[in-house]
Amino acid sequence: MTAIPTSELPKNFQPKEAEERWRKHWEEGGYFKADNTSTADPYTIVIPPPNVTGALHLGHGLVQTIQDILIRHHRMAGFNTLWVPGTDHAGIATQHVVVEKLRQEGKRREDLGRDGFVSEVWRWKDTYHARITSQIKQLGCSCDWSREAFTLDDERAGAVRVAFKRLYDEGLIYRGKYLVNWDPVSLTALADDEVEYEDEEGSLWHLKYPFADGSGRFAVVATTRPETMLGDVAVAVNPADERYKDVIGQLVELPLTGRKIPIIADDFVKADFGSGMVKITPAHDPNDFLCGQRHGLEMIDVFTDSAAINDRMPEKYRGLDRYEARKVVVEDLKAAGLLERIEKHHHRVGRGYRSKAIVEPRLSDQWFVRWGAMAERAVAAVRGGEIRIVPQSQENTFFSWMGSLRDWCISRQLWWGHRIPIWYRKDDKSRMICWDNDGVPPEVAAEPDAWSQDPDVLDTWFSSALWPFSVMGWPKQTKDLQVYFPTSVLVTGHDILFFWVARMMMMSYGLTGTFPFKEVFLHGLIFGKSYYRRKGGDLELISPAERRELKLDEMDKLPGGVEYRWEKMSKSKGNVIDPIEMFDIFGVDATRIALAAYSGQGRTIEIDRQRIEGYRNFINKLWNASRFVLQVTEDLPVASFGKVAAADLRREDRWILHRLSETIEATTKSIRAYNFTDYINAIYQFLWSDYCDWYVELVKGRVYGRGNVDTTSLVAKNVLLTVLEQTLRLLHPVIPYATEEIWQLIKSRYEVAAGGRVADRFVDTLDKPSICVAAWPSVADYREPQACTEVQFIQGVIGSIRNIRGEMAVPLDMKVEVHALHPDAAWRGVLESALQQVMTLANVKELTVGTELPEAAFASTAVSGDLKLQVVLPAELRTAEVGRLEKEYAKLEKGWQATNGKLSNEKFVGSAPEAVVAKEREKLAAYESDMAAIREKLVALRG
RNA sequence: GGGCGGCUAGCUCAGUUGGUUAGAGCGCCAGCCUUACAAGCUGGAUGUCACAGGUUCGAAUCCUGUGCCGCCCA
Repeated sequence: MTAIPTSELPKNFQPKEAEERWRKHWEEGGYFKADNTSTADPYTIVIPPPNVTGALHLGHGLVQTIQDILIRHHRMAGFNTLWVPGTDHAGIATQHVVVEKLRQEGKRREDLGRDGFVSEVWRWKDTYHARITSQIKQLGCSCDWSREAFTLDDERAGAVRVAFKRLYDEGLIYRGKYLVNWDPVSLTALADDEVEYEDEEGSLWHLKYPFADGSGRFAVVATTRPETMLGDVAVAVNPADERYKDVIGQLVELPLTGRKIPIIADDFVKADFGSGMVKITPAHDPNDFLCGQRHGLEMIDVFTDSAAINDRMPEKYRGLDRYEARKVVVEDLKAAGLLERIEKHHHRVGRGYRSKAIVEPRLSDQWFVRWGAMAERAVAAVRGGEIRIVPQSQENTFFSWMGSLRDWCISRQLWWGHRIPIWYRKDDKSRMICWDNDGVPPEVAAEPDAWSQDPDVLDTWFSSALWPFSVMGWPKQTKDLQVYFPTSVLVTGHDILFFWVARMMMMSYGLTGTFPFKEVFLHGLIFGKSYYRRKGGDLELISPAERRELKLDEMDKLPGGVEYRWEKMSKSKGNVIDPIEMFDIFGVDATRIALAAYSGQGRTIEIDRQRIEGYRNFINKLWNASRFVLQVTEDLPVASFGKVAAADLRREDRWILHRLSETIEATTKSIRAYNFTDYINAIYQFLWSDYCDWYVELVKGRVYGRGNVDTTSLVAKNVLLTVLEQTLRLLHPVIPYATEEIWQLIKSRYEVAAGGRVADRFVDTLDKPSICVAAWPSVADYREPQACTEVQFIQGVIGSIRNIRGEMAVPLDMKVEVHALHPDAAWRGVLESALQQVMTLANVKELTVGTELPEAAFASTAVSGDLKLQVVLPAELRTAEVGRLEKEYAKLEKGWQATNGKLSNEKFVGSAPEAVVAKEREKLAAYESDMAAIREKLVALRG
């Protein structure tokens, strides 16, 4: 790249073209391709694979940004870095969107047949996979695309089969009965997240079951679904419930069926709910199912596939729909005098999210994983610190879930996914073959008609649970697996701690003998603003269309009656921020930095476009500071770049290098602690407040029009450039595009190899082809305390004068005369050496430094310890000055009172540490001297 | 019902092992197109740290309780 004349740089940073240009540069340079022969310490992340149902959303933006910050930082810091990208086939979700697409075309998946449908889904996958990967690239993610994986590609399918067979052979995968969410209209099982729950008004029927001993006593049970009583197999009570201690083990007669069922004791029964007795219907209720398992009870299915009473039930009810059956059962019980009462009751009803039919919990044959030792080891690993969860507060959630872990149902009645690698003998279903190779087992090849493969597929999370090692080529013992596994950290949302993170730990331990990562960083979920209009006592959602029309998102102040709430992003609420739109408006970098800055370590991240805009402005500030530096260093000869002797550094140079060094330390520490907010705040503060507001302003006099012969000018230019260049590197992990753009502008001029030195330490990497492979700044221990104190003193002087000017409304074009008094010659010397800087930055025409006050008609006074400043002003501002000083005095007095209160408390003086007391004494003295000075001024002014 | 978070400026959040006059960004008010930047500069205002007790010389911070909001599990 050749040097661009700085006069041609636009006033505002233009993200769009920079993004395209540098993304291409990085790709062509192959900087993100990991070298598994490197001997450097490995640093590995595997991406939480986005699914192929749709496009990039802000949650992806967040998780990818965080990973990219970590990866880019570690790459710069010299690690052998690998970030494996990939996507997830998302069985249920993808199958559903394709079914929906077919429906719109007037087709059903059954028309296409299984193979036809699956190839239809692959076509969908290709389209959306291409879209989402290109968006991840647009986001600037420095993934190694040569290692990209898909949870359903051939290699991962092989890993899934091997994993399944290994666990099956060890008896950890088994087939059993399980309650699924059965949709009696669609005639399919639904996953838990395909069921929508709502509170509905229902009834609670209290039924009386007579004791079988003929004593005339009854067991009273309450149910929301009386028709299921036909499948009751027991009545349960809490073992601690004194009322029923004596009846445990007795039998009751189950009405309408002629069956006798036992009374059992189980902890899950709530003694204070209803009568404290619960009917147990294991085939039709999840709690009862578990209870039935615990007690080895029979499971009696009452219904057919379409939820009518089946043929194993008493003849009278057969064929009745579940709601007709309810009426008849209730009537019959009433007639028999066995219905005690009916009361109103709110309860949660689940409906299929497509058919809206009430979902029926129903027994069916499913495959399970038994966790056993894998779970115990995972818990121990977290407890023992072998795996660290950040933030730590999430560990409790992890432990409590692991503590009540149930076997994992891994089969799904879908067509899109990893087919269960089990073949059944058609004439004897109990004969099964598990086969983990390609094709079919030899027995099946020999007699194809005698066998059939299990029609179900595996839960998507099964393949996801293998992800950290399947992407490395497992079960083959590849070089990647040796070098990059286990990975360094997993970054994901806390909402999938159980679904994914815990399962990965357990599967990895079970199959590879090691845990898949050393740390887990769980970020919060992004909330967006939903707008509501207040109507009486109610809130009415403002539709997405109206919201766009009113441009609510761009307003600083909302119209009357309109308010907002932060809510989980959802399309129907219209509170979704489209990252692609943000990229267009504010640029990728601004979006990234806003996401990282607000990620915090809390559970929710509340973000709107104004925050993104704020960081767009920050990037623009960086751009303009760079423009300034590039302009003033245009005449800095290449040969002199970096050649600065420590002795030639002036006070402000040492100070800014000191602050830079502190910032290097702070940013490095924060990134490694996953504290992205601190990382960004530290660098934001440094660049904007320290570098732009102070350093640049302090050195302007040294760099304007001084040519290149003047040492102080050369030094300032070198420091400006060096600090900027280091700042770019500190910012690069979070804003890769803007930093690369500016860095390349600098590089195009000063392509110096390592060896150039500012203060012997700070210049080293412009010989690299890209900032993304330049070294992470490492000088974290450069300290110049004296220069710091002096700069702070000068900042205080300028601040005081500006404050007076501002408060007294002195017009900007009126330069003032200032007299500074200090008893200490050393401080007077500091001030004298900064005369020009103070005069320029505080708009002063004359500044004298002495020990006595010169004659002046009227002056406004600032006091800070031993330093007194007199700002000469027109006499008519006397009254204003009195007001200003009184305000000042009141502030001091408040502080004095607090401090004095402490010090007059004997207990404080007696028991607080000496250092704390001494500090308070110093404070008190400072207050008193400042107050005395102001009192004196006030007396003079009033008198 | 069980568990876990949160409550600090108008908004979003920092606030280490208890010890400055409780901070930042955005927003707000006032004044500025000062030759890197109006996407900017300068100055300013704003807090019963949810509430009530307690421990302590001293509490936003530790303890107990209450309230409200949210999340997860049932």
